[in-house]
Amino acid sequence: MLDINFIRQNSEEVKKGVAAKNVNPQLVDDFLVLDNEWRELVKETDDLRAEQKKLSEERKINEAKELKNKIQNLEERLKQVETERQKILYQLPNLPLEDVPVGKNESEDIVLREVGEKLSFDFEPKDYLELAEKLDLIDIKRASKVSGSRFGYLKNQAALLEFALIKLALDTAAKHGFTPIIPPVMIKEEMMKGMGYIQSSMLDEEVYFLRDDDLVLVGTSEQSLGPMHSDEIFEEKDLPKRYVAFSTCFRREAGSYGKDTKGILRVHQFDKIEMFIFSLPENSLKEHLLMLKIEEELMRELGIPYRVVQLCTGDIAQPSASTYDIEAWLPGQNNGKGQYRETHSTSNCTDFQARRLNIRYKPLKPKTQNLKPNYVHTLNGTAFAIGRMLIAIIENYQQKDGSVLMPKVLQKYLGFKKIE
RNA sequence: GGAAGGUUGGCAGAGUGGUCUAAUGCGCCGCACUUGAAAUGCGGUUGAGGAGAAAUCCUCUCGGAGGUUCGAAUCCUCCACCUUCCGCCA
Repeated sequence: MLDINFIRQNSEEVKKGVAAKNVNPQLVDDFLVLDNEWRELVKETDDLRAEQKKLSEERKINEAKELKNKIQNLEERLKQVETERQKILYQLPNLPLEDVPVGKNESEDIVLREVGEKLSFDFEPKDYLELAEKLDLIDIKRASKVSGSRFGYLKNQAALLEFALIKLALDTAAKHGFTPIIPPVMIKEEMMKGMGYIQSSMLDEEVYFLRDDDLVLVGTSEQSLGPMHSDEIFEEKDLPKRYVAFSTCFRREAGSYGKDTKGILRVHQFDKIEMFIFSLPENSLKEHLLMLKIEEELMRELGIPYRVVQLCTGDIAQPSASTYDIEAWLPGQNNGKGQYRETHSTSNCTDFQARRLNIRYKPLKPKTQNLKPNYVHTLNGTAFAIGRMLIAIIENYQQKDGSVLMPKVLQKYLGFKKIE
């Protein structure tokens, strides 16, 4: 949610930002019209209420009675206008930061750097699924028998690899002051909305809804971590608050029929280690870069070639003001020619989520000033999306004989060096 | 799933229809006293919204949403959460 005062005072700037994110800027004007009407109605009802209160205290019961009806009518109108205004406000996306490249879609994203050496194989690199099925690591066929499409069983060393990756991610994040946490994966619908991920229609398309219990399954633990501190006020000295969470993630993938249907690249259920930070506003750029740094550190430690992509305005999600993706090099894709695929994403959501969730901090105040609580900034970033990391490891570490070496950094967690 | 009890400001805790603009205590902040501290005294201490150039004024906020009433922390309805007991289960 954007700052109402900011919209009032900087409508042109807001329109520009909204348009850059592919949302109709007309919404801003619609909002301002309703906001004006709302303010007039608030003034009118507040004044009448004050008068009625006075009459009531003076026991002028009949006069107060008359006012009561008037107020009730006004309140009804006020509520309507307020609802309309709120609806538009929730549709407005977070504004992109200044350094975010303007663009329509992913084709205008900017590759910042490529890191790591792509191995040249003296054989044709295979697709991870072919390798994994031979080594009995992934079973898609039985998963589809049991659960339908877009599911998979991870077996044998693949299952062990998941735990090794989890441990590596937790250990690395711990070095940077992250608190490990396992959050609920079922949350209230309103919390999901607070995170800016549900615009009314999206609920049915992307999110699993447990209608009997009014709960939704999270698509990422970010949705469970942000609301954790809703309606709370941090002390400035307690910020930044950094969490690293393990959770299963659930996605309906309704909008991606026919896309990536093979294997475990895009599935309805996968496990992910996610970082989440509550930060002082003035430090959120720094915290964002810290998460990107950790993501790159993890990729380098695993020895997987990757590139860092800065998403353009049209490609970043509704609540985000700035997003970087990391795409891992997958040599077995694209018929053995190789392809970059997204494995990590980190976003600075500035105060967009915090405002809606009402998460603030009390500034350390110089004695003379009495500063009010202010909204924190929230940031999120992938440490490991397990399925996609398995793919990257298997394809990059495959051997001519179909076996797969293990990245050195994982060997101490695994107790074996090779899958064959 | 069944039964009972509860939810009040940073915390504890009073308050069962009209100065509740919520007692009292603790904590916290400021000031005074003091060499300094403690103790003591005085004052302040939820949050949000609106009007105004400002001083300031007004409205809302006692778990949430409705309702009754001229008037609700207080009465009614529904919901959420917490505690205890029973049942079931990891």
